[in-house]
Amino acid sequence: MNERRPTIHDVAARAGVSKSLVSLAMRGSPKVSDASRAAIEKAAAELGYRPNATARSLADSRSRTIGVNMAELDNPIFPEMLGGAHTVIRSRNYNTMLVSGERDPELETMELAKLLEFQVEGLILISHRLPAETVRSLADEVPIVVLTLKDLTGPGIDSVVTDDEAGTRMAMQHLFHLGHRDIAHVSGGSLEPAVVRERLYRSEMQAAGLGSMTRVIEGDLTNLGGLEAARTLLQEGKPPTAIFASNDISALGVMAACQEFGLSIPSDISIIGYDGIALGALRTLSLTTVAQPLGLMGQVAAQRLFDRMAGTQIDDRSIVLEPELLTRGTTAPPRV
Amino acid sequence: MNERRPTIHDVAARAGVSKSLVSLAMRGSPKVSDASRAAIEKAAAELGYRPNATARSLADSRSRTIGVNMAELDNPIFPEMLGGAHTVIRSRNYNTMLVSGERDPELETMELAKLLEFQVEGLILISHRLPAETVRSLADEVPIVVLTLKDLTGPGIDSVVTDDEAGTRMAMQHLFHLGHRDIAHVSGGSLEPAVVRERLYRSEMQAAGLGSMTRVIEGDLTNLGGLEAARTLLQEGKPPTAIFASNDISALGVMAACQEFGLSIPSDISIIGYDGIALGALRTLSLTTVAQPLGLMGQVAAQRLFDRMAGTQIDDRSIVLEPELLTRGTTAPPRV
DNA sequence: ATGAAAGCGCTAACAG
DNA sequence: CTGTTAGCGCTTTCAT
Repeated sequence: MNERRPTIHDVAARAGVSKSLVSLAMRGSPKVSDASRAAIEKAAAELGYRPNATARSLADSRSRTIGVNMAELDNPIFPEMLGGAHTVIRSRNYNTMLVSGERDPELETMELAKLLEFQVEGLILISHRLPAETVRSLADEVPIVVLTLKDLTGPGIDSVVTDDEAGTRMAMQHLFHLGHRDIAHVSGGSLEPAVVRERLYRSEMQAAGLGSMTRVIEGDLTNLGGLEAARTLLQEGKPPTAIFASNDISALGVMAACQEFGLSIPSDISIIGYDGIALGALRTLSLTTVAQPLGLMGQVAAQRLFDRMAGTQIDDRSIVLEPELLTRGTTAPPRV
Repeated sequence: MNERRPTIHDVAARAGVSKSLVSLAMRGSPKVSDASRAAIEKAAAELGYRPNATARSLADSRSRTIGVNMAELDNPIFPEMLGGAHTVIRSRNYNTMLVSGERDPELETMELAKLLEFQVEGLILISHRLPAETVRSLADEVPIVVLTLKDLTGPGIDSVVTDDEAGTRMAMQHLFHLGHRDIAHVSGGSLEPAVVRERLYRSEMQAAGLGSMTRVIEGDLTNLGGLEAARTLLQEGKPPTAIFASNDISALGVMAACQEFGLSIPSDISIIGYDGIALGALRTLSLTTVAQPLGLMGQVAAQRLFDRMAGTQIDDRSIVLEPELLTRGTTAPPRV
C-alpha cells in the first residue's frame, strides 16, 4: 500500500505525451485530440492515476475548500445548519473542512487559524459563541459568513439569522390567543440569540398589559439548564399557565420538569420552544415551537459566501429569514 | 483583501535570512540562533505571515488530514461518533475533512475519491450504508476504519463496532426479567446492524421457549419507519406487552404510535431501544435502551487509524466494544 | 494540438 | 547555525 502514487508525469510517459497535455486532458479541455485523449485516459486508468488536489491547489492557488467551524454537537440545530451548507458547498464542487473548538475560545482561535493555513477560500461559522476579536481579524483574509449571530456582522463578515423579534412575537401572540396571561420565560442567559428573545418576551408582556406578570428564570440554552430553571420556577409556588423557553432543547428540559411536578402538558401547562429542531416533530414530543429554517439558513449562508468569493457586489451584509410558528401538541388554552 | 499573502520568502527577506532558516524557525527547531529567531518572528508578525499548509503538504507529502465520511445527519448517533473521532484527530494536530454522500452511493463514491485526491492520510467512515466495492478498492491506498459495520472488515479496513449480540441479549433479558413474554420486534430491515439484532431477538425468544410469540415488523431504522411499523403492529389486534426496537430513533417512533393507540408507557406497554443517543436521556423521553459508547467508538476509531498510519503491527482488525443497558422510564413489568 | 519551461510556497538534504 | 539546491505534482504561459 505504499508504492508511490502515480503522478501526472507517469501518465504522460506511459501515454507518450507531455505533462501539460495530460493536465489539459484531465480537466476535459476541448483542445486535445481524440487520439491523445484516448491514450491518456487509457494510461491513467491502467496506472490508477488520481490527481493530487494539493498540488493543484498550490499551482493555481485555489483550494476549492470552504472552512466550517461548528462549536457544539449537542444542540441539533448546528448539524442541521451544517447539512444545508454542506449541500451547496458540494454542489459547487467545493470541499468542506470542518473544525471545532469545543467551546474553548483559545482552541477555537487556533482551529480557525489552521483553516486559513489550508487556504480555505471562505469561512462559515456555526456557533452561538465565537471569539469576536479573532473572527474580525480574519475577515480581511477571507470572506466570512456567520450563522445566528447578527452582532458580528461587519466588514468582511456577513450573517444569516432569523428575525427573532418577529419569532418571539409569534410565540407570545400564540399564547395570548390561547388565553394565557401568566406566562413565564426560561431565558438563555447572555448569548446573543437569547437576549433578543428575552427582550421581546418582556416587551410583549408589557404591551399586553401583563408587565406585572413578567417572570424570567435564567437558563443557558441547554437541556439541563432548562430543566433546572423550570424546577426553580415550579418550586416557587403557583405555576404559570405557560412557559416560553428560549430554545427547543431547553424547552424539552422544561417539559421534563413539569412532568416531575405532576403537571400534564398541555392541559395543566403549555410549553413553547424556539428553533424548530427536527426532533421536536417526533410525535413523542410534539413540541410547539417557532421554527427557524435551519437547513435553509445553512444553504443561504453558503450561497452568500460563494457570492462574496466571486466578488459579487452586494450591499446588505445581513440576511434575515422568517421564522414560522409550528403549532403542535404542547400548547393549549389554559385550564379555566 | 487581496494583496497576495506574504510567503516564507517575504519573511526571509525582511528578516535578512534564508528561506530555510525561516522554515526551521517556524517549526520551532532548536537549531536556530536566538537572534535569528527573534528577527524572524518579528518579521513574520509584522507581515502577518501565515504558513501555507498546502505547500507544506506538497513538499513533505503529508497532508496531516483525515477524511471523514458521514452519511446521514438525521440520526444523532453519527454526529456523536464524529465528535469522538474529531477530538482525537485534533489532539494529534491533524485536520478533519468532512464529506457526505447523502445516501446516494454514486455521490458517496465521488466524495470519497475527492478525499483521496486531497491526500488524506486515513479515512474514517461513519455510515450504516456504504458502497462496499468502493471502500474495498480504496483500502490499498489509505488505511480505513469503519464504524458500526463489521462486515466490511478486511485487508486495509478496520472496524469499530459494539457487541450487538450481547447488547440484544441484554435488552431481551431485561424484558424477560421484568416478566414480559409477549415481546415484538420492530426491525431495521436489511442494514447490517439491524440484521444482527433481529437474529438475536429471534434466538433469545426461542431460547426462552417463546418461539411461538415471535413477531417481527419491519422498520428501517428511521423515526417514521418505527412509527409506521408500530402502527401496523397495533392495528393487528392485541398489543404485545413489550416492543424491542432496532434503534433509538425508531423506538421513539414506536412510542409515538403507542400513544396514538392510547397505550401508556410503561404501564400498558414497555419499549426498549438500542444505541443510547444522548437525546434518549432527556427526562421527557427517558428511553430505556442498550447504549453503545458512541463518542468512545469515534475516539477508538481515530486512535486505531493513527496506529495504522504509523504502521503499528496489529493483527486484529475489528474492535468490539461493550454495550450497556440503560434502564430508564419506558420499561416496567407487564400489567397483570 | 502539443511541448518546454517556469513557477506555486514550502521542506529537505547537503554543504559550509 | 545558516545558506544553497532540489524537488513535491500540477498549472500556466509561451512557443512551435
